[in-house]
Amino acid sequence: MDQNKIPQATAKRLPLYYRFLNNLNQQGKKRVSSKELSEAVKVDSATIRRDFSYFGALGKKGYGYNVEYLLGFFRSTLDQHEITEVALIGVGNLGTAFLNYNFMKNNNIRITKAFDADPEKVGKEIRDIPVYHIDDLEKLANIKVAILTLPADEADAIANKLVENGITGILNFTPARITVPKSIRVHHIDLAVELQALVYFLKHYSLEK
Amino acid sequence: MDQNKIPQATAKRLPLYYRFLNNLNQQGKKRVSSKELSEAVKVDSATIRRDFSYFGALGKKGYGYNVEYLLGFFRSTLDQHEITEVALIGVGNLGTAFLNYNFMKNNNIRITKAFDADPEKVGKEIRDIPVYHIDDLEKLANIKVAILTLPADEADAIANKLVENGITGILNFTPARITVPKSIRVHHIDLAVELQALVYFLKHYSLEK
DNA sequence: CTCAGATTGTGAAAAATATCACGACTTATT
DNA sequence: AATAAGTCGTGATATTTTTCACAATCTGAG
Ligand SMILES: NC(=O)c1ccc[n+]([C@@H]2O[C@H](COP(=O)([O-])OP(=O)(O)OC[C@H]3O[C@@H](n4cnc5c(N)ncnc54)[C@H](O)[C@@H]3O)[C@@H](O)[C@H]2O)c1
Ligand SMILES: NC(=O)c1ccc[n+]([C@@H]2O[C@H](COP(=O)([O-])OP(=O)(O)OC[C@H]3O[C@@H](n4cnc5c(N)ncnc54)[C@H](O)[C@@H]3O)[C@@H](O)[C@H]2O)c1
Repeated sequence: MDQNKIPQATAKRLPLYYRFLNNLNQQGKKRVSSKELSEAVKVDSATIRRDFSYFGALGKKGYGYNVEYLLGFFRSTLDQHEITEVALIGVGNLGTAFLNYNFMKNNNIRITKAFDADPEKVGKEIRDIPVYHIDDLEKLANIKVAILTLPADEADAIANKLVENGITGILNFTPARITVPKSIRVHHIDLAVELQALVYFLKHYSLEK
Repeated sequence: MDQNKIPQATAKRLPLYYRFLNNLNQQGKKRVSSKELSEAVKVDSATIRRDFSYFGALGKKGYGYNVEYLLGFFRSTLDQHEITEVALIGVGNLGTAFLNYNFMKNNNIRITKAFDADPEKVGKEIRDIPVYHIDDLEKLANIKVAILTLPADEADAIANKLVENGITGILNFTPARITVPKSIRVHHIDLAVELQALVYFLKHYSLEK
């Protein structure tokens, strides 16, 4: 799609930069250096400059970056000028927490529809977000992104139904590794794995770098 | 600590391997190849063999890996033979979801204590996990790992108090980037960033690799 | 107008990670 | 016993990501 793809590692940091720039802007700050940014987001300043440089020369030597300009640039790069709708699948413990969360400080992504299999939950609304039955996936309409917070053993089958109904990006919180066409982008957030990895690091990597 | 450190990328995959091996073992499977593992966990088979090889020769050429042996090996490598206690800080939407979650399928990490500032919550129990006041951090006793699910603007101050009380690893779900001594290991899970990054990838990286 | 100090953008190097591809060995079959 | 098929472990290579380090340039003070 984009001809000049930026590195994935860079892409993953963009939202972080964007959020911090928003903070700065709200504080009325006019300029910022890669050094200040670095301290705030905990990314090496050279990495930040390199990241920015993929988009051209956004700053001024000897001066730094203009906050408002940079913010505007990232806003359009990250499509934050318009709302991106997201669906949530599985209104359980975790799913309900997400629905209740005011996801959206400095961020134009919104969960606008939820789906569940439980008749008790279908038809309700949580914070204005309607809960539909998982069999009514045509209700997805134009939504392209789904958050998976349902039981792991349902994940694969449901993910594939989502894809049939137009979903192209999935944020998967279940421990299941789902199998979908490779044109579909899946990101995993696996809390148990994260915890175990953290414990491993503590045990085996303490102290020195 | 460990003399022969394995790559971080490898360490992050170990819990994933461990979980899948557990599944296989429960299904009564006796052997497994890197190819099968690869399909299940969605990691290239050469990467899996390389990962394993950091620990020595765990498999047999022409045969594959013995499930039980490998499982036992990872169990001790990941300290799964004994329970690792974890504290949760901030019993709100997200924190409550974690407390309610039966975190612990094939996994010996347990949240055993929670802390909050809200007098309404302090003194209660959620699924047998007591909620203490955030000023009573000596109740942490020997716990080394904390999960941060409190408001972002409290994160930095509380994180530093946790460190003073013996915490050495933090899993931070708040959007705040906390500043702690560098001997402390912090992993961030930033849901908003993950979502935005996913949307960015969809928009700019569709189709081809 | 000049100059000291700050800060970018980027070539080059380093480090980390992933993948290829094959020799060596194992198992199972005939 | 010989052979075919399967699979590991790993040297070598490729790719990705991070970091160094500095010339080029801008700002702001005097
Ligand atoms: N809660 C946590 O803290 C936590 C932590 C890590 C991982 N997870 C994972 O997140 C997922 C959800 O966890 P949870 O604690 O919210 O579980 P939960 O049981 O509370 O919620 C699951 C929800 O999914 C719904 N559901 C079941 N089958 C469905 C289907 N076919 N289609 C649509 N909805 C369906 C259920 O009705 C329920 O509302 C699980 O896979 C879990 O492993 C949860
Ligand atoms: N809920 C979500 O889906 C979600 C998603 C992404 C990120 N987060 C982040 O996770 C954090 C928690 O979110 P939430 O929705 O659970 O918020 P919440 O407001 O529901 O819960 C916060 C809890 O922290 C407690 N608290 C406040 N100050 C405290 C202190 N000093 N010490 C201890 N506890 C204190 C509050 O009493 C409350 O129980 C926030 O930083 C939020 O940005 C939440």
